[in-house]
Amino acid sequence: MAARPNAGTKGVPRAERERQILDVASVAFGTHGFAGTNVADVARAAGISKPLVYAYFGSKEGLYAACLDRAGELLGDEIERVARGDVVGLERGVRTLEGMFAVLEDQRHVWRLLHDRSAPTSPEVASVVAAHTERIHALAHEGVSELLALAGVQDALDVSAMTATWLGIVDSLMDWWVAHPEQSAADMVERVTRLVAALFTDAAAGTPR
Amino acid sequence: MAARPNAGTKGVPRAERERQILDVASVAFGTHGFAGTNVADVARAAGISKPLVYAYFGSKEGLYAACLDRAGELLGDEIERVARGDVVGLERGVRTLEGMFAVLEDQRHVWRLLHDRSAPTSPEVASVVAAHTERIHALAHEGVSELLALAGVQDALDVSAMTATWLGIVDSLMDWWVAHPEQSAADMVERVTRLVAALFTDAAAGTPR
DNA sequence: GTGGTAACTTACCCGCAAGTCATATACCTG
DNA sequence: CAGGTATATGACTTGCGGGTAAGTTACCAC
Repeated sequence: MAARPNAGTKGVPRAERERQILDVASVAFGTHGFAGTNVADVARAAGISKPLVYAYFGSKEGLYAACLDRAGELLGDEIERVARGDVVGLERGVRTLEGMFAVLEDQRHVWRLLHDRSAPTSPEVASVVAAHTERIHALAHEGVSELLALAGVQDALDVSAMTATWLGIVDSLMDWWVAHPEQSAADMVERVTRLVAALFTDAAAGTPR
Repeated sequence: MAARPNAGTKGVPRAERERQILDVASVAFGTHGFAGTNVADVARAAGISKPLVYAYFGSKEGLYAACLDRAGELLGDEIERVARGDVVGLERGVRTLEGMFAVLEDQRHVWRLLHDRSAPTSPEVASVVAAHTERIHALAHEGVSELLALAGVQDALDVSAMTATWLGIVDSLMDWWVAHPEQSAADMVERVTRLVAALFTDAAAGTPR
């Protein structure tokens, strides 16, 4: 029946379809946020119909949680891998960024999933968010603590604020990367290395007060 | 008539009402984003009814644009004030933050309005967003250029990426401040000054590669 | 073949929030 | 007081988008 283009084709196996949908949905959620994304658009972009999305993920929140879960694990694992190495201080920061760039080269928007302000507050989703953000935050806190300890800063609130700032730096670099698709991961690593070197060796010239 | 609590009271003059509504709406938009905010809630929180909001601002987008306009002008003016001073380099960054903290002490969420990913893309709103973000971005770019020039970095993309990072730093500090309401503006300035001093004098110990 | 199941669709329901209409009270002015 | 205007509201319409029901096609096992 011509009216139903793809109806009844045996089609793609479940696992693969789920991956496809998650890919598309991650872009959408990462770009427009949870509240700004609609499921019908995701389905259309994935080349399937809306009910199929629901068949696989149950609800919009379920879909979001699944995206988040995949993203959180990917990022968390990579950050942890670097953390378990033996680098410390600024070097650890740069190496972590290097890992992020490598892992996210083909899915740059994914980082944003973790920082969605319009995410639903339902306990089901919140717990998934919390699990991953807490893990990443803990690793960031660890790295920042080390760095600041080297510089003689111990105050807990100082470390807390600096951790937030570090995450913000990652965030903004990812955003910039999204806006500059022609830049490769390697380009980004070079750029960051260059900037860090410039700022932390020469720029002390302008140290305030 | 008891059924209409406030109906028909001559009520508050227009200008003052508009200010009240903008105050409430800015909190809502800044907290939940554009897509996550609903007008009825804003009206209720402002102690008035929904049609009045529409009478004053025409639409949800109009309300959002008005919030943005006020915020953008407030922030832009303050940033520009610091920029027109004679400080450069890191000092200028710290002074700019000082200005932000002072101006936003009682409305910390406002900064987020400028960075709302769920903001509508209609030309009407987009132009207002663009006007303010471009102004602020240009000022940030100017400051970052100066700073990097002192450190010997000239590359346009490096400056661009660093500008984005700087804005991300401001962003994350504002977020942290929102999460720590007991911290005064003065506390924040001290904290930032302390961290900058620590990072840019001692931390070169950990300079990478 | 026939029955079972997995992959998929069209067509619908329905609630919520954006936006509107008709109306009411208060104040001012002549 | 009559009439105009500014401030306000309760009750409504409407559309968008989350979610569902029921059916269709293909493959597989026997």
